[in-house]
Amino acid sequence: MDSPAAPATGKDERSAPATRGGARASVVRRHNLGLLLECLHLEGPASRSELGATTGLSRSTVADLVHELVRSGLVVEDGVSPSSGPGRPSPIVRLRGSAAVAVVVELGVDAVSAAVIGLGGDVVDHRSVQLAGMRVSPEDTVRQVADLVRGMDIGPTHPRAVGLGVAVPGLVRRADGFVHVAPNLGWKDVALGGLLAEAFDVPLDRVRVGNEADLGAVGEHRRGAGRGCGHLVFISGEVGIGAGLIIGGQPMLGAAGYAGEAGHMLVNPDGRPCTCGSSGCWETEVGESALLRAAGVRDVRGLAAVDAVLTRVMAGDAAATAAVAEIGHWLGVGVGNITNLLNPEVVVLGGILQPLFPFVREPMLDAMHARCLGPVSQPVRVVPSALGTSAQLHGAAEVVLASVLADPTTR
Amino acid sequence: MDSPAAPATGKDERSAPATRGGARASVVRRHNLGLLLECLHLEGPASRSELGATTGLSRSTVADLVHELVRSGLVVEDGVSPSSGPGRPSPIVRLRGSAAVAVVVELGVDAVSAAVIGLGGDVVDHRSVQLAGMRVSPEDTVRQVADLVRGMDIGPTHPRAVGLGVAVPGLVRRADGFVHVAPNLGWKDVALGGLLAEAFDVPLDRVRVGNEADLGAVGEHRRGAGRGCGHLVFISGEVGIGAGLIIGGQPMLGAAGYAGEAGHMLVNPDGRPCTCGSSGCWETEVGESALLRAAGVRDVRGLAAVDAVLTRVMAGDAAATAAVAEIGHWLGVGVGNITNLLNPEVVVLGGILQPLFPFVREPMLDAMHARCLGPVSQPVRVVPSALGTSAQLHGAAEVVLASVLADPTTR
DNA sequence: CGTATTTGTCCGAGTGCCAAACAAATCCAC
DNA sequence: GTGGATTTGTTTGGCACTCGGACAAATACG
Repeated sequence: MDSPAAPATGKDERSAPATRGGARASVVRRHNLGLLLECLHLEGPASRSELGATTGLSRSTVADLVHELVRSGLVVEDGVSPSSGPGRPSPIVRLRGSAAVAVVVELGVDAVSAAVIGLGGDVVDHRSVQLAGMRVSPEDTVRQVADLVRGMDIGPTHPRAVGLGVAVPGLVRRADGFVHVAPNLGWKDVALGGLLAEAFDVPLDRVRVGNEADLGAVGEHRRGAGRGCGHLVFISGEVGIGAGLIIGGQPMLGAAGYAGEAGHMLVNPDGRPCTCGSSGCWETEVGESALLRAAGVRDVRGLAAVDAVLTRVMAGDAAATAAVAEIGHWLGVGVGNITNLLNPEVVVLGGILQPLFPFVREPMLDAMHARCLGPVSQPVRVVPSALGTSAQLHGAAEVVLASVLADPTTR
Repeated sequence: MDSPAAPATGKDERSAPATRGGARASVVRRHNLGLLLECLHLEGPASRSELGATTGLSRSTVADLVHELVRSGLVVEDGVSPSSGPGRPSPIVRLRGSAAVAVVVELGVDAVSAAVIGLGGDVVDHRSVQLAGMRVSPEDTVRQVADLVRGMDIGPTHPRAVGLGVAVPGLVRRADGFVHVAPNLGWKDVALGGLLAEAFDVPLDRVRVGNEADLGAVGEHRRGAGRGCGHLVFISGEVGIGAGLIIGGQPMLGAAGYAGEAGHMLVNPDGRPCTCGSSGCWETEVGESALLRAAGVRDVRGLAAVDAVLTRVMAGDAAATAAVAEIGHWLGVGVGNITNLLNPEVVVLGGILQPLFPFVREPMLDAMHARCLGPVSQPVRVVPSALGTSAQLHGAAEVVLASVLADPTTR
């Protein structure tokens, strides 16, 4: 009973269409087709009878729907159930993973990754390049992405490619992939969607650009540590801190698509000045640079530097241990603030916070519980990312493939 | 294309039913009936042809649906359109306001209000009593509510009453109306829903208890300053501070129903200790007592005391003016934090913040914009409550009447 | 007063789901 | 083995709902 895919209006991607919601019989069909597909997409192959049980649809209807999906090539029926119990065996319905794929890209601060991900979350291909470290112009980045993608068997123009999904660490307007600002790339007002559409010669509406944390949240929600949960918060800790929200099972992007900009939440009473002009911001206290600064590391950056600090912690280095504990404390204050406001079911910590997790866990939970009322914070699970650096890629794929799930008939 | 009404499961009122979502033709019917009813409920009487235009349904279908609603007594057709243009005039469809009503109650810190509100938001009756000022036990409160409600023509057992809605300033579990804690009432672990169901002799599922800020948000979203907007935040400033969230047009209650507990968000680096054990909490800096303390008022409390401060401000009193500006500053910090996280379309300030609004506007916006990235905070409208003290009552009525709108056939 | 326009009403058709009856395929007991 | 019990696919007829078109009714306007 999800809403159908809303068209990408500039304003709000969850709003209703102009002429709101008179429903005819065909929307039921679309809905049920999508439902079946989504079951298979999220939970893997299933027998026809299982599909009937989980959807509540009758045998005749399931048969009819499956036949249509088989005809359209999205699904195959092969093999039979692993013979459990008496009764006629039910044929297994399985997504043809390659029937619809998304080409996805993640623009990181020090690497660019690309992948081809099919229905069901199959990673068909995956590759990445490290960047030299210097900031790269949008045009050069697009060229780099094009090279990377062209190295893969399936590109955005491939007949089975549904679209191109891109994760960017910045403020993005989803409608057309316009990047307002991406501080850690040094970008400002970049029409990234248009540039990519041009570079790959695909229409603009096949290119979906999204904020890296928003897409990470989708990834963890659909394929990671928050599968099936209704309310999820994904905290993406990199150079900056961003949050991605899943509310009521749906990505929550805010009125203009800028929800989750949690990095400039005030957390530290005596905090350092932030690049935003304010001070005591969350990302000043919890990001990569905060950790390295607190641990006394200079000159080095990136995941390797973070790993080095963790090695020192494990070796018993007092300064590094204190640094990590401090990060954990401020992390907990922020997570507590967010928990108070949103009462999520799961908080997933991604980016550099994932490897940090076991070390920051205690101080984080202490700070969090100090700021949250018992019944609010008690049942909230705070867990590390399950997908690690792939969360954003999977999220981008989900966003691109969502159009297929929402309306399987058009393809 | 909204989801059908989810049953009030204990866990999450927005989650899907157990056997998720196979749709049959009858759900289309229910959907369309509800759609029509909701149009009339939110936008008042409309001609049949207007209904057809806004829903996109055909004339035949609208006719059929309207006939069914007339038969069930929810709607009447009377009069004709105010003759604009040529063509056959279309009969006006109008909700029978009294066909379904909600009996609603607000438990304030120093007053109890009750009302009878019908479809379309008609306030049929409304009365309230001031409390002596001392804290009242749950049992006494229930007696007081019973007396107040029995004075009205329509009670919860009236055949046209759909249910009883109650707004409480505390942490409430919606499923059964259990109040975990209501600091400003001095309550802890009160089975309010059960007590009220018993007192009025109605089944428990007819009693909907909700947090005061959550219901205020619903009220302002449906009938107040945030009509029709997708993402709204309602800040309820009383003794404590609470937030109510509307996300994607739907109330957002969180995984366990405790979303919006924003009062203990950290805002003031050098803040005072809070009753929660932490310090620098939002409600310590922005609530009623913060204002009165800052303005040098002692011994007096309540709305009257707040009004007295505002009178002093208008008279040019420097201390009062500074106090209000300080409140405005911290209010802005908190609103900025929330805006960064949720990117709402509208922030509605209710409770004592409504009368304060014109005086705190400037410092609030300054502090808010200092903490928000330009494109995020720029288009966010911050406005005072339009319904004032009635927001919660209207919100409670909407929650109760939602069952009728979701499934008009059962009544 | 006639025409254009808009809308209600009626009827047939289309779509999609379901229930029931039947057939097929498995397990299990004897 | 063989015959029930059980589960599931398949087919058919029926039902609920919506839509489009034809026609009638009610208005405005020249």
